[in-house]
Amino acid sequence: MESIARHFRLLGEPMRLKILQTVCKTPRTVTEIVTATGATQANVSKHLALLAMAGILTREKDGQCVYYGIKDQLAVRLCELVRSQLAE
Amino acid sequence: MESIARHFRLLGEPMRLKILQTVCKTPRTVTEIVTATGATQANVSKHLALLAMAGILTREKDGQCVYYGIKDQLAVRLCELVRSQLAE
DNA sequence: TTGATATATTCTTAAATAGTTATATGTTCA
DNA sequence: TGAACATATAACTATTTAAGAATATATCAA
Repeated sequence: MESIARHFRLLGEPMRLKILQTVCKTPRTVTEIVTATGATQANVSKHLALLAMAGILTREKDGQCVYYGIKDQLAVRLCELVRSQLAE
Repeated sequence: MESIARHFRLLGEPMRLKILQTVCKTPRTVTEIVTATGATQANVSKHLALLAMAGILTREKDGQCVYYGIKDQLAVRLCELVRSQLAE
């Protein structure tokens, strides 16, 4: 029960939803995500760490860049579900 | 985006998930929910108010009792989705 | 009415955490 | 090597909020 709640809590932050939206099509570097979301680099980095640790995002280092992408497709589906529900 | 996040945030509390679990089959009174969850009456009452205000629960008064039930079936489906995902 | 029961609300405290700033670590290239 | 760039982390502040305690409100029954 606690783990389900933790999962939802991670999706309960607008900034993290923005991040998910940014990487949902294809993996992006931290810098790309920073510019896409308009948040500070430190802030984005922390959110990314949380999402990756929870198994929602993948993390892949390439040179000096780090690519984050969707690992748990469920998270995206959940967002779409809620979005379509709210659209009604 | 903010409203999607708010929706998820509501599901991001173990106590509220317990409440949803308690009322997901049939509406229950506050007292029933209190005993089922083991929380205090004040605490349950506050969570119920939040869930009802968000349109996730219905609220129906009958005499001195108040029945809360599922209004937004999506919330239950989301919980089931995450639950089954975590079960893997 | 009075007392018992059911629910809601107010006030307070404690804990969690999002965001900022500054700095550290790591990588590439000249 | 050193400078520029990319990412992560640490320390701090401020905000949110869950929970508890006490009380208020409402309903029923004798």
